[in-house]
Formats: sequence, C-alpha cells, structure tokens
Amino acid sequence: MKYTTPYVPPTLTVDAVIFQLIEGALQVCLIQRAADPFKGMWALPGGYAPQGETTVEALQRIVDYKAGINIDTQLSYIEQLYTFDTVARDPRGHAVSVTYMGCGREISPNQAEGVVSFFPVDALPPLAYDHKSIIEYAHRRLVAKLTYTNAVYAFLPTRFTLAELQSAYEAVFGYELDKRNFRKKFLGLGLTVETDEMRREGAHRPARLHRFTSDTLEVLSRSFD
Amino acid sequence: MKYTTPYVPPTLTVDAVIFQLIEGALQVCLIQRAADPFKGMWALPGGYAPQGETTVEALQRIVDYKAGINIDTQLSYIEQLYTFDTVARDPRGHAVSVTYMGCGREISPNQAEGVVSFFPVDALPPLAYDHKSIIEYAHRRLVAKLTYTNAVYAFLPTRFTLAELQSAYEAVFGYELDKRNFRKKFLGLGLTVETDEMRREGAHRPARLHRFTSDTLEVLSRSFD
DNA sequence: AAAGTTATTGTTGACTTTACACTAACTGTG
DNA sequence: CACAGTTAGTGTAAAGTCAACAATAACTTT
Repeated sequence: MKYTTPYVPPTLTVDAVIFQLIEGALQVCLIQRAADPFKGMWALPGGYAPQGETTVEALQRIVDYKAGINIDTQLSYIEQLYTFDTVARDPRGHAVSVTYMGCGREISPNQAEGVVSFFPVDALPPLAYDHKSIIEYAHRRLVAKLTYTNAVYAFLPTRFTLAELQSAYEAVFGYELDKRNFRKKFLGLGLTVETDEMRREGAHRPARLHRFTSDTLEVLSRSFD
Repeated sequence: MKYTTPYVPPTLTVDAVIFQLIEGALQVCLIQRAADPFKGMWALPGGYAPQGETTVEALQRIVDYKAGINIDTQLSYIEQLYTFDTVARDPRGHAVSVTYMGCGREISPNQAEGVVSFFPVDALPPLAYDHKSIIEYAHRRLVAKLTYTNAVYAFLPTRFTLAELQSAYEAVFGYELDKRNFRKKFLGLGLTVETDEMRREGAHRPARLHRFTSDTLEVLSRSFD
C-alpha cells in the first residue's frame, strides 16, 4: 500500500546513557525531570533533534545544557546504541529516540538546567519513559564492547595500575576475575605497555603504572574473557 | 545552549538491507530508482516513516510496495541496524534513516512498483545515497551475528544438509571452512538434530537431513568460528 | 623488627582449535 | 556389472587456550 496522506514526520529525540566508574561501581548519569510528564522522576538526559543538526550534534547541545557535560571534552568514547520508536513511549505523542552510549572518567557536571546525579546501574531510581530498558540495553552493549574491543580505556586515566584495570572490568561485568589469569590474558593482548613510573600510596608495595598504546577504539583479534 | 526556534523535525526514513543466498552467494535486494535524485541508479528499498507508525511498520509497508516482499511471511529474521543521519546524505534535505537488516530464503518479489533485483554483495552496481556503506555495515553485522547466534537458520529451509549449512556460513563469511572441523564444531553446539530423512540427488552418496531445534534467535554460550 | 596491606608471578590439567586424508554410498556409462 | 565420477561422512595428534590455584615481594606503620 502506498502512503498517500501528506507526510508528517514523528518527533525525533536523542537520549544519552553516560557511564563512568565511581567508587568502583559502574554509574549512569540521570537528571531529575522538572516538568510533566514524569515530573520529579529521573530520566536520561535527552531532548529534541531538529532538522539540520545531526543527532550527535543535538546530543552535544542537549547534554551540555541539561546535564552540564561536554561530550567532546569530558567523554572518551561515544557510540550510537539503538533507535527506540514505539508509538506509546512518550505520552505526549509519537517520539522516536536515537540513543547513544558514552563513557568517561571523572565526569563532573558543570552548572546545568536542573538536578544531575550519577546512580549505580544496579541501584537505579524509578525512571521515566522506557529509560530503564535503554540503560539495560546500553549496559549489555558495554559488556560486549569490553570483551572484543579495547574500550576500557574510556574509563581509565592515561596511567593506571593493573588493579585499576581489573577493577574496571569487574565493575562493568558485575563479577570478579582471577587476578593472575586476568593479568596474563590482558597483557597478552598487547594493548598496553609498562611505564617506568610506580604509584606509591598506602602501606604496601607500590604498583607499576601502565598505559594504552592506542586511545581510539580497536577491535581485538582474540576477544577478552 | 538551549534550542529556542520552533521545533521542526528532520524527515525520517527507513531502509532495508534484505539478504538471501542465491547460487551459493550472499545477495542483497535492490530497486532501480525511477525518479530523481539518483534516477536509474540502484538503491535499497526504503521510504518515509510517518508519525503514528513504528519504523518496522513503515518498513513493512514500503518494502511490500516498492520491492514486492512481505517482511512477515518472506523473511525469517529482521533486526534494526543503525540510524544514519548526516545532514548531506539526501540531496533533497536532511533525512534521518533508520536501517534494518532482514534475511530469508527463496525470496521472490511479487509485483512491485519498479524494477527489483538481487545482487551479490561482492558485485554491487553503483548505489544511490550512502547505501553502499549501509550494505557494508549490514554485512559486517551479519558476519558477527552468525558467529555468536544461531542466525543461519534464516537462510535455510527447515530440512537441510550439513553441506548446505556450511555453504551458508562460507557465503556470509566470504571464505572457506574445513569440512571436518565445521561439522565437529557445529554439531557440538547442539542447535540441530538429525532427522531420519536423506536427500538423494545426483550421482553420489545421499546426504542426511538435519533440522534446527529452535527457529528464533538464540545467543550461543560458545561462539562459533 | 614485626604486622599489615597490596603487587607480582607460574604451573598443571582440562579443554578447544587446527591441520590433515581416506572410506562410504550413490548414479551413470561403457 | 564393473568402473569412473561425485559428494557424504568420519578421527587423530599437536598446539594453543582456559581455569584453578598460593606463595613471595615491597612497601608503611607501629
């Protein structure tokens, strides 16, 4: 059947799932809604994507405005996730949302329109729209990314200990790894090199600092874990 | 910066990358454009996604109309791929396209609006828009799907020989596999069972027919190949 | 000097992957 | 009816990978 009535596009929106590690836990950026629908509930930062702007450009503008986060400077990695389009997902009318996942470290929101906070992925407050399932989707994707790419780099500083590296994997995967096997396998991937720096802190043996040889996404030939 | 001018959404479109195996090759469904832009060139079947319809619903309508293919009855598998949104991808104006990949077998287009044909993925004609890169993206995704899910079932009839199964993998992967190792590994996944039927055709030993135990997508615990 | 804490390192057995070649079963032909 | 031609079906050994597991090293504090 050919579609004949005048063409009216649905509303196009973008939403961001922004992850970082805080206190050894994977946490996601949420904003508290100031207006209906879902007033007072928490939601992903997002908004309208207008004609003439790519969805990434719209996302940058919106996340900066609503969450006080500059995607270019404060996130190390961003990728498109999925486009959610069920007619009923927004009570105000049909809205199609292109969602993105971003990762960074030490993300501290600047002044933003409203209340911004990070929540552990396993202790989320009640969420507006279908944002809970979007976060779950993002988390699954992130787990996959960490197993077949070098994406962990997005969570770590340029110099880090192997314990920090392992802890990042454990936070994303949600379970613990064997220390000896982790080091053997990870170092075998050749993604990192030792530096000649040590970190000394606390009453114990200092740890060797390592660094990544690449800070862009690379697909591994042999997948990790 | 808050966006203040009246909100105008971009055009929303959908495009389908429909794969099937023909003569042992992975082939993709294309239509020849009857009008400008890109008149006479080949393109993925696609069209406008209006408000009030999900993108899958729009796709069903459009693929039926433009390519004579009924997604529900003629495709065994469909999934959303990616949303392409660069402002310049359509010369008529900003169009955001939600793309899908579908797979089936013995897809024979019914009467359609224009000229419909399947082309091998490694011998594509010049394509309109950014459709070449969309097909390449879909192909990469399909290779991945076949390695960690049971998605091959989408290309095969309900009863098939192990040679046909192996040939399907080879067509998608683009290289040949060792027969003994393939059988050992695939049968070890437990996705299929032997039937008591044999296929006898040609002057050679008859082949045992097998069938899948599930005809919906399943993620494998041990990935294949 | 001893206690406390985190960093660092290897081995073994189980399992998986890869490379590789012959026999089985059928049809068509001379 | 034997033989040629063709595709179906099968096993083994060596290399590599994965999983389980515990002791020593290096530092600080008391």
